[in-house]
Amino acid sequence: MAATLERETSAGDVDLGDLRESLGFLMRLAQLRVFEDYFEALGPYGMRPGEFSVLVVIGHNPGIRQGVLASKLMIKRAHITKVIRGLEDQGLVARRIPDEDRRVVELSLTRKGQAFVGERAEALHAFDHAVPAGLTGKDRDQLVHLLQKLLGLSESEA
Amino acid sequence: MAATLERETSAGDVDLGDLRESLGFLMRLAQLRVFEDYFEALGPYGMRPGEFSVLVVIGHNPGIRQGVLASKLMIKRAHITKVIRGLEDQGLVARRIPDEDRRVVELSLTRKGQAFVGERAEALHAFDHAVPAGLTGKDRDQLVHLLQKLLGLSESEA
DNA sequence: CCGACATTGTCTACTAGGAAACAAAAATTT
DNA sequence: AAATTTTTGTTTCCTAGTAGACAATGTCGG
Repeated sequence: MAATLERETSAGDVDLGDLRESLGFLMRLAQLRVFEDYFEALGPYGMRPGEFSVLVVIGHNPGIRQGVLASKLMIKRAHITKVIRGLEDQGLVARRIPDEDRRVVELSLTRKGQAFVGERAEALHAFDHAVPAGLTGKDRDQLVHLLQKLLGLSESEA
Repeated sequence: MAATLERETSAGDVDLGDLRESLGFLMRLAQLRVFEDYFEALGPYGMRPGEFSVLVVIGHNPGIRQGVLASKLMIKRAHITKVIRGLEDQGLVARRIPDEDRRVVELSLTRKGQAFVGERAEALHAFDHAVPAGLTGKDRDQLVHLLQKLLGLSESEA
């Protein structure tokens, strides 16, 4: 193996340039990394992160409107329609159209949905509090705090 | 369980439960938020974040192999093939198959590609150093640092 | 040299998610 | 009350990205 030719083309040393300090770039990579961990830890439980977060939020907010759910989870309405239908087909979520406003859909967990979430709550909690490789526990807490702050979830909520 | 069943269905106060402290959940939302800002700031320049990061990394590492690029950017090989072909069709990237290993593809920017990146470098740099709403400048730096640490980009990188 | 195995990129088919047009039901205006 | 506008969910079509099979090349043990 000729060593001289391989300065940048080999695996180890790739110069990312300004991207190394780009919040968007780092965020995208970090998200992919964390989701890799997620699938490794929770994949066997048969739950994708998006669908599962939908179930959790419905569980905590029975009767939540589909549109409110979508906006809180930053999912487009066109897409959440499909997600909810999928969950309904699995018998996990129930839809109700109230008489006082027949445009909206109010969501709740079926008993089966509650059981589904309940069975996985512990594993999820464990994963959520795991410390990702490369970080200390304090780092993780700080990171969570900064993300909450960025998202406006810190403490206000009035 | 709370005695009042229907208060959470309105917009303001949605209980996210454990998700409020889930790193994966927060990361996904934060990434979407940051990318929203990205499109607002840089959309008019006609560059999507994924493609642009590919161009930047190729620019900094001429001759980089397609597979190395993919793994650094956490893009699957099947997908980067399409991205590179798109960039090649636009005349921004050149592919070269070296004689010493005719399986691999070495990538570089064309002059047009260099110009494309050059023209947008300033706007990108400005965006990358902007402070997202909700954070202080110090917060942003800390967040960047933590993400770098999580990704193993902190200080090693000889 | 030759056959097994590994690596690299590509192809095909599939899933996740988005944009825009649409329909139905409210809310608002007149 | 009728016409207009807004809100909410849905449908259709499109793009980004993935999974897995595949072909071509390279590597290694006999």
